[in-house]
Amino acid sequence: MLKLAILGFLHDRPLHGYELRRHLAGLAGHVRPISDGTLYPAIKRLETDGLLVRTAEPGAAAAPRHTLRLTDAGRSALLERLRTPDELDVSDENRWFTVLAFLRHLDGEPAAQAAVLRRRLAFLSEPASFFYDGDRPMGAEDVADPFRRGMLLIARATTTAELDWLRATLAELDRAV
Amino acid sequence: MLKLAILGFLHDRPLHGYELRRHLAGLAGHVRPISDGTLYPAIKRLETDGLLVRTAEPGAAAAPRHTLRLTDAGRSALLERLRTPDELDVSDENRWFTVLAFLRHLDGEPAAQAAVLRRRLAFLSEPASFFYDGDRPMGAEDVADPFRRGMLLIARATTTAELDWLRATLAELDRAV
DNA sequence: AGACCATACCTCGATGCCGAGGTATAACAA
DNA sequence: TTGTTATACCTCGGCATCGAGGTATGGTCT
Repeated sequence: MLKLAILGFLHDRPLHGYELRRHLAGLAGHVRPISDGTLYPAIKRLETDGLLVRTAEPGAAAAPRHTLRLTDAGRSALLERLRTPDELDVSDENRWFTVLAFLRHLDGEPAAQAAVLRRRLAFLSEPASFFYDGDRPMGAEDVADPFRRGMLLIARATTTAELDWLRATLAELDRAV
Repeated sequence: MLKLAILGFLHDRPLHGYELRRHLAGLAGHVRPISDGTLYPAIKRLETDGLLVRTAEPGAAAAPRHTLRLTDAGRSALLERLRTPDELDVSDENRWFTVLAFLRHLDGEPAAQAAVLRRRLAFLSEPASFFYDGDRPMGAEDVADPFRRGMLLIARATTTAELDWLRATLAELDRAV
């Protein structure tokens, strides 16, 4: 998820680590802040894999910065990841939102974008709950506990809103194909 | 989060590992399945910490089961965790939902339940976005990219639904105090 | 000149989690 | 009888992440 986000932000323009940190903090930091000790090793991994290059720029504002730039390999790794997200990218909301944040990078491929949205649509269309009566998913009406009922109400509102948006956006994308 | 969920389920009644696994799969498995290799070490940790005890019950259905039972220490650890969830429990939706799933275990303490809900209310009331124009959070109207606009629309729908539910439930709890 | 802060990067140990593997029992079908 | 499936538990290597720590530079205030 962090890897995807780093590649996604760098696709727009080269950044140095500190800037990247602030972008990441905006995207997910409100919910789950990422720490230095996570970011810098992740950058190093991406560099080792040849997905980005670092160039030192001595004394711009304070300490020497390392500008991070996506390589061609990095660019295609990003696009490939966006075209074929794994199951967790589709089901876990935090990961899914990371995919959504950068899906526009597939801008020449409306059919590929639509395919990704359709996977999310399929996932959200499966009957699911947090609690089960045997095999039957329980709805908010079946639950007496007010807190669990809240969970189900909130989840339903989210799903409804997302399905509406998915269907509208898919219709638009299909017109563009 | 796993720890909290295990303690929460065992508070209702003793379970063996396999049953626990199915309960956990219901609660979060749709979104993010937990694996054997995560569950059993977690159980062992809780046993080492004295929060639960295991008693072998030979050959109930198939292989010998280990029934898991909460100790008094386990029970109070659960209640304490529910009374004072950490910041991540409040901000991260997956963790927050785990708290909600078991908040009823604080059933004699409506004021404590209300205090927890109020922390979530405060979190949701902070102005936040995924994208920023300088320091100003950007709304769906400010974003041209349809995918990023979707993120903001969905997030707004969720927040609205949750705020409605929070306020209604807090009003009820306050009447009970 | 000295103190202090924001910027910028990095390391390291501990932890939690995953996935792939393994073992064993009982029920049921071919 | 043999194979298969469901139940039930466990181990181990590897990896991502966290948090607490550290280093260094340049600008600002006094």
